[in-house]
Amino acid sequence: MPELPEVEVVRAGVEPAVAGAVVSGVEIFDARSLRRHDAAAGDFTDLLVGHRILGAVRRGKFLWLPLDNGRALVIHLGMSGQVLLRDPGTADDRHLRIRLAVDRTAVDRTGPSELWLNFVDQRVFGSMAVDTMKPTVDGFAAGYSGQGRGEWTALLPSQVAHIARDPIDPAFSDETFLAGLSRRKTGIKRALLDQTLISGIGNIYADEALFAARLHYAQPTASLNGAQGDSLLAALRSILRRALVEGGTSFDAQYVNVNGQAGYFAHSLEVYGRQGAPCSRCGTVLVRHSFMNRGSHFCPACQVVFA
DNA sequence: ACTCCATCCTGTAGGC
DNA sequence: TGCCTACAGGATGGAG
Repeated sequence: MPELPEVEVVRAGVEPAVAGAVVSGVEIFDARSLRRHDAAAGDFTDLLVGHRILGAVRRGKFLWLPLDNGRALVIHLGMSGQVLLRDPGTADDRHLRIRLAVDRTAVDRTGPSELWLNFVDQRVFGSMAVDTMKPTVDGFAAGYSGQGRGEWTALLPSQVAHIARDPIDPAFSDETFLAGLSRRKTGIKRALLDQTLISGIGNIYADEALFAARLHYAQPTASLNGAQGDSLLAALRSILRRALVEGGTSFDAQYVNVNGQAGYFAHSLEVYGRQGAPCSRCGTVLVRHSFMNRGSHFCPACQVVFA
């Protein structure tokens, strides 16, 4: 389940490999992975081939590669998407859906000139699309773009425009987020998973942050005071950053970096997937509730709904 | 306008 | 052993 840390690991791995490179070929093995591509705006392959990739940008769980034609290749990993960098001629990865060939001659004359970027996705919830760009409403950088510099950093794909900034984005507004929280009439976990309010958080990190902030998943958003909102934000940032340092959370082969390597944060999870085990704070047996078509893992003693 | 839920998918795990 | 069902969940569009 790639969330912000996992997508950032992929972004950081893709950036040095493709920034400045030119797309030399596209192979589509499964058109379902183009679900987010608007065919009326042009053919996916035609919009890519011959164009230079300017960088790699991420907002929340969305990743995009800005192109020199004013558009961007938008990548969403969904549940099981992977971007794998391969040497040309490498045998097809299982569940290979789309392959881009990029020419790196202009970037690095010493290494191999061509590289394959394989989009692999078991469950096909992820996708690739070429999209038009629009400026950010606040004028700040659209997302995190590593070493990237240029006017394109303040542009974002149209289909990402409704996605809120993520909590480790320097332009994230705590005030806007907290005001949005108090205005809502829903439970806190539902709000954390709403990417139009705050982005980058999925089921794993929502459960982990709620545990750290000692909040029950169904705690009404409007009931949180400023201090509780601040501590929740602090918990989110702390957990996302720690997971990033450890290379993300991997349970199986479904999440890996661009070289196929797993992350280590699974060892640091306090509640996710630990139902039946004791709470590290109080020893109470952790439980799992079904909620929103997914699991919510929490400590029934430390995380109690309050009035 | 806001909230919520079914839907898209496939591999694995568990039950019988 | 083998078949079958339940489960995992990110984003979306439409229902309420």
